[in-house]
Amino acid sequence: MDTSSNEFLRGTLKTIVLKLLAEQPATGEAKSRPGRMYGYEITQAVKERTKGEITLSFGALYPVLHKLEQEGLLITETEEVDGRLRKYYSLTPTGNKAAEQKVSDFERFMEAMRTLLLTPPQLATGH
Amino acid sequence: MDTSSNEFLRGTLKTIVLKLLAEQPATGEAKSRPGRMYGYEITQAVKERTKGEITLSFGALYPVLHKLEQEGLLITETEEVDGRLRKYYSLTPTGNKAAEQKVSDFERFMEAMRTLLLTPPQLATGH
DNA sequence: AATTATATGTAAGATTCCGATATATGCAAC
DNA sequence: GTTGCATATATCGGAATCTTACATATAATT
Repeated sequence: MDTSSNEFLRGTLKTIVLKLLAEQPATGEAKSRPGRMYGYEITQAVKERTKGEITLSFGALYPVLHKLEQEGLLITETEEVDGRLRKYYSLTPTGNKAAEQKVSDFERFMEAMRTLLLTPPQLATGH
Repeated sequence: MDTSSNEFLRGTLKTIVLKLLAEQPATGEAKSRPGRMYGYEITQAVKERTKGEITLSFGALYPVLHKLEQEGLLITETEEVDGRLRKYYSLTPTGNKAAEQKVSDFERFMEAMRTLLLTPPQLATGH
């Protein structure tokens, strides 16, 4: 019964990941790198912030992360935490720009969708 | 160099088509069926109303139209106009409900995306 | 005569995503 | 003490979706 959501998710996954990383500004403390997140953390953050409306599957997330890394938008640091390996992802400068670009692209797209889906038909008369 | 848009279009095509047909309420005149549109007309309408921001390709549109027809959401009427065959699509009652459902699903999705992409990271204590 | 706009459609291929599966640790319950 | 759950990363097969290019055809314009 996963309601809708996943259907529209197509094409927005990269944007979500990039934006999440972009808005993690050095959580203070001893962490030197800004915007570090690991895969599992990303899925949890998305689930929590959207109140379960959007859920990222691992089968979709990890390939995207790997691809973004290949494209030079992310860099990884593997650390051992509690005896387990954890892989942190953070944005490169290029990735940061890509994040901003993607978000603004998506805003434009949403605006266009609004004119399609939420415009009453009578406004279509342009004279 | 296709400017963004198309990237996010994934998964929204059906919604767009259903909504366009749903909001065409018997354009008056002699037309008996409400919401009749043909494929080419749909692409033009989307292009015009989004000022070129969103462009549907025929290779994507026609398969979607055929599938929606198979699913019983659309019915077709083929007529000859100016010596050419033209295929009109209109919503069935089921298709009408599907249109409303899809649009409201998409609104929920957009709301979720807003909380992800447009939420200021003020929680991160900007000391 | 050639091009553009109109009009519908198919086929090959790439991309993207989901679900299942595999592996492995820490912890709480029982 | 082992079963199950949360944490954690990752791959694979398959399905769905979209793009590009192609095929066909008429009417109007140049």
